[in-house]
Amino acid sequence: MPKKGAFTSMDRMKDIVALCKRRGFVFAASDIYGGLNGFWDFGPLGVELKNNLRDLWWKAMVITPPIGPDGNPVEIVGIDSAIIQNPKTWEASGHVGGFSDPMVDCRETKKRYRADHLVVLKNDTDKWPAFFEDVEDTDIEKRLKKLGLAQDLTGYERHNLTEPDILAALDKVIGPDVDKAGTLTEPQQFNLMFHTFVGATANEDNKAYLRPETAQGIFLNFKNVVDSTRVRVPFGIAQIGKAFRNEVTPRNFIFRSREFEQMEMEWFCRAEEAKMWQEFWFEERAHWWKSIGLSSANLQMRPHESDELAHYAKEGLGTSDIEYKFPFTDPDFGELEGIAHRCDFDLTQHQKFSGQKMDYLDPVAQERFTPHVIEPAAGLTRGVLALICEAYTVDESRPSGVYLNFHPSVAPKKAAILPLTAKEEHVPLAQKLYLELREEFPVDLDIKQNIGKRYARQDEIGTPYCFTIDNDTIADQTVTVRDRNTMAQERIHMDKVADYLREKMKR
RNA sequence: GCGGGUGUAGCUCAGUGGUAGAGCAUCAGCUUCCCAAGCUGAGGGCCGUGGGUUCGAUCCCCAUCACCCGCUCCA
Repeated sequence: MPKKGAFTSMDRMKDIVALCKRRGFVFAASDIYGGLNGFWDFGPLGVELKNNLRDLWWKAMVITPPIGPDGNPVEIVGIDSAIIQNPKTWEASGHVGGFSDPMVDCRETKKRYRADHLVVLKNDTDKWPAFFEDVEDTDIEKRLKKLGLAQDLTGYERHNLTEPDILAALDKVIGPDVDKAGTLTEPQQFNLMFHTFVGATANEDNKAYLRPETAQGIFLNFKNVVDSTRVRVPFGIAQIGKAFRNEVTPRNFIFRSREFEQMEMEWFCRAEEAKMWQEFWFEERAHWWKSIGLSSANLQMRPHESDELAHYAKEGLGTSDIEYKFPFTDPDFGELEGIAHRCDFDLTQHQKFSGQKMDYLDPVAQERFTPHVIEPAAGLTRGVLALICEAYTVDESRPSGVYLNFHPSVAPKKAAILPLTAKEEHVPLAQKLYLELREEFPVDLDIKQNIGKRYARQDEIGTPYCFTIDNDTIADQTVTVRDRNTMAQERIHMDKVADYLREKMKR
């Protein structure tokens, strides 16, 4: 409910989370055991919303892909690859090497260091200063003087912080930015990939990973798709599915969770056309998010700075994000989708690691090359959150105090059928309409309680239309349509209700 | 991972060292021709979890888990 006084975006977010639980959109995973940090379950309405978003994406990509620059629809096919693949996949992709660094924290300064980048000067005292490995000897001597320690470097042994002898005596180590010993924590492995073991026994030989992105499943199947379908470059392969990342800090409701769902499309094209296609997809994707109800005011298009680019995008045109102004990021924005130029990094890597040819033979030009990739990668889970945040509308003039302003195409329930009273004459007509509509739309039939409560309930879950059966319905087969946003009513014939909804679903 | 805060019915919260309350919601019945209305009634919590102190703890202490805020991190 709306609060008095200063109503901050944090309050708004809390209200949204409360509504999500109260009405069955999102629950904490394993709630009865106290939950599990970074994991969430979708409830009855949440799964409908998520499926709607998922299906709209699939339709926009695979079923009715956009018209390309040549006036014809572009070519995109879908796949659904395994979550667990041969672990070499992740060595090739750069995920195994790239994110398993031991880190230490300084309790004093709260700074965090790569443990393998720190050098410790050990001697027979109990004060061992640590330095960044690339610090000049003259700077080391200066600091030793400041710390009141022996400045003769020959009196010290140099050890990496990760060596067992050093780790066993961390209380003697003086962190790089402090002047007393014992402020560094034990190194921690920050491997963002979940691992598991394939087969009954658990050991290093059968270690495998849960995919941290769906993209690699697409690259692994590049040849399969080229060989089994008639696609020709440029074309795309789309996939929707779960991905897993051991985020250091899952935060902000379902925005950063450890298990989440991605909608990724890898667009294979010639290197010289990469720029054109990146711009093309950027436009297309921004337009799509708007078409499902996100307002331009809450969307921002932002190119990545060079220092935040992923390893695969460093050489190319970079990445541009489509960002949404979530209540918890306001006035800033949070990433919804990134359109990256992955160059030929992935195919080249897999060719190197697998020994399989991953290049493409153009059948017309009879020319062999490794395609470049433009990747529009969207978060389905984040998309759901953006839709909910966008829809959440405070309106103190109505009984519910709030309603969810979903576009009809994403609303979990498209309509509710409400007999005005529970009397014998109204209920059968309502049931008849309900049985007819549910063949085509997810709809609710709600008979109990007074009409106001039922309207309020539908407002809160974002049902765009309520069809009410009253005494006039008995006489002339018309029903009232009550619009969620305006609360205005009009009468239409029962036979026209399906047409009415069908028309409203259009975007 | 660090620091601060929070954790009592579905929700929002109150409360006391002696085994817990309100409003709203939910459900049932009656009523009602249109916006959580009215009347009557019902269900629902052993106070996040596990220890400890105590004759006895929801309220005291410790640990743990989760969430929120800040920092850090973020393929």
